[in-house]
Amino acid sequence: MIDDTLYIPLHVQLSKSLEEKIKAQEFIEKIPSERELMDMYSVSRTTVREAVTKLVNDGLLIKVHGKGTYVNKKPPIQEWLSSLNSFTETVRRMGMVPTSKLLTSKKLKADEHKIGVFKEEVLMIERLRYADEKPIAIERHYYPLSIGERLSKFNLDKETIYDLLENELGIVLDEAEQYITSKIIEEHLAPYLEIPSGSNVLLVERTIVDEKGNVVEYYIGQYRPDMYTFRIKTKRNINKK
Amino acid sequence: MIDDTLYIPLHVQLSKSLEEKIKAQEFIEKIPSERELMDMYSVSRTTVREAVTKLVNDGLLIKVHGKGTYVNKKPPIQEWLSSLNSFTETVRRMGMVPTSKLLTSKKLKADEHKIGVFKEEVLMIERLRYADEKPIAIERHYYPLSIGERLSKFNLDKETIYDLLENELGIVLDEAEQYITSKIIEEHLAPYLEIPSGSNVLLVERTIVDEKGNVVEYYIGQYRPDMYTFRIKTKRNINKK
DNA sequence: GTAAATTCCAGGTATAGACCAGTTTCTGAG
DNA sequence: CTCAGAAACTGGTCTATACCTGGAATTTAC
Repeated sequence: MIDDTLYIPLHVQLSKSLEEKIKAQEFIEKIPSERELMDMYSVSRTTVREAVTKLVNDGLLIKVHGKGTYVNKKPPIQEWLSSLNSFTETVRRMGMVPTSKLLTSKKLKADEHKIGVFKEEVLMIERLRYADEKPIAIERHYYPLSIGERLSKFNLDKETIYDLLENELGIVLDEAEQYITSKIIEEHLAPYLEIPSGSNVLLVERTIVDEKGNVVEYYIGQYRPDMYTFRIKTKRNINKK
Repeated sequence: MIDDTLYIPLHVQLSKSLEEKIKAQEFIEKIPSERELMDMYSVSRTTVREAVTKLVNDGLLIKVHGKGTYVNKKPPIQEWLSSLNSFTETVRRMGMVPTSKLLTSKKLKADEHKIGVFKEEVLMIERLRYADEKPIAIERHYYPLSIGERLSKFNLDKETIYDLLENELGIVLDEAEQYITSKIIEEHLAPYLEIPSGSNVLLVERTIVDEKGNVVEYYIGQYRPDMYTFRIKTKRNINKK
C-alpha cells in the first residue's frame, strides 16, 4: 500500500492514498483514527498527522478534538481567495484533473462588451472548464492586443493562461480585484454547463494589474454553484501595526 | 520568553514570538535555523517546525531546502472584516443607510446543525438587513452561551455586532474562514427579502475563532444577488525563490 | 432510576534522536 | 594556485514514546 523504496515521502504517499479513498467514498463520514492509520500503513503517528494535516488545510477533512476526523461534505472544489489562483491550480489541489475546451478566440472593440477597463481593441478568449470531465465553469478572458496576440499563438486547450503570461510572456501579475455575485446563466451557455437554462451561476468578475498598475486582464467567470465554492481565510493584524 | 506554565501551547507561543520579531524587523531577511531556534527557545525541533510551518502557511515565511527560512517581503494582502464582511460598513461606503431588524434571538441545542463547531447550547441571532430600507440579506449568527448572553443585552437593531464583541465584550477576533456559494433561498425567508420563493441567493458561511482557536462565532448569511456583491482584493503570493 | 465517577478512545502537544537531501564553505592533493 | 571532495551547514523525513485534554459510553453509587 505504501512503498518506502520509492523516493516519495511517506506522508505524501499516505496523503494521496487517503485522498483517493475519500474520493472513492471508502470513507463516508469519518476516517480511521490516527492510531488506526498508524497500524494500517505501518508508519508513525507523526507521519499520519502530517498527511492528515495536509488534507485538513486543503479543506477535505475536518478534525474534531475528542471525536475524530471527518470528511468535509462541502462542494468538491474550493477556490482559495487569499492568493490569486487559477482554476487549474485550484482543481488540481482538490485532487481532480482540470481540462479546458476553447470556445472562442477573437478580437473585439473594447466597447462591444462595455468593458471600461480597456480603451482600444481587446482579445477575448472563451473557454469551457472541466474538472474530472465534468463541466464546471465558463471563463472569458479579455486582454489588450499587445498581450493577446502573443497569447493566441499557444495551445489554450492545454496550457494554463497564467503560466503562459508569467513564464512565456514575462508579465507579472501583481494585484487583482474581484467581485463575486450570482445571477441567471446566459441562456446560450446553459447547455455547456449541463444545467437547465434559468439556473443560477456564481459570477466572478476580476481585473488584474501588473506592478505598474496597467490592466493585464479583465475576466468574467460563470461557475456552477453546486460544484464550486469560494473559500477565504483571513487573519487579523498581519499587515497592521 | 516562552512560558510552559501557561496553558498556551509552546508552538503557538513560539509562532507568535516569531511573528512579532518579523514585524519588528528583528529578522530582516533570514530567520535563525531550526536548530538555532531549538536552543534559543529550549524546545524540540518538532515544536519549532510546527511554529514555522504555521507562518509559512500564513505566507509570512518561505522555506528553502538547504539554505534557510526567509522572510516573505511580499506578504499576501489579507483583508479583514472590512469590505468583505461588515455589512454595515459596506453599505455605508456605497452611500446608503444600513439598518437591521431583529427577527429571532433564542437558545438552541448545538448538535442539530453542525459538526463540532459548538459543543453546548448556542445563542442564535437572526437579523434582516436593509440598505436604504430595501431588504438585502438575512443573517444568522451563532454564539456560545458565554458570549451570547452578554451580547443579547444590547440593542441589536442598532449596533454592529462586531463592534460590540470587540469593544464592549473585549473578545478578540483573530481568524476567520468563509465560504461563498449560491443556492436556492430557504422557502420561508423569501418574503422577508421580497423575492419569489425558488430564487437564488448568495450564501456566505463563516467561522471566526479567537487567538486560542476557540470558536467565537458561526455565521450564515443569505444575500440578494441582485443587490449585493462581494469584493476581494488579492495579491499573488510569490512562493518562488 | 438517575446522577456521578470511571474508562476508553479520539485528537493535541511535546520530546529526543536518527538519517536524508540540497547548499555552501573549507581544505588538501595535485 | 586550482579545484575536487569532504565537512558543515540548511531544511526534509521519520520513528518511538510520553502525557495531555475533550467526548462519550459504561459502570458505579446513591
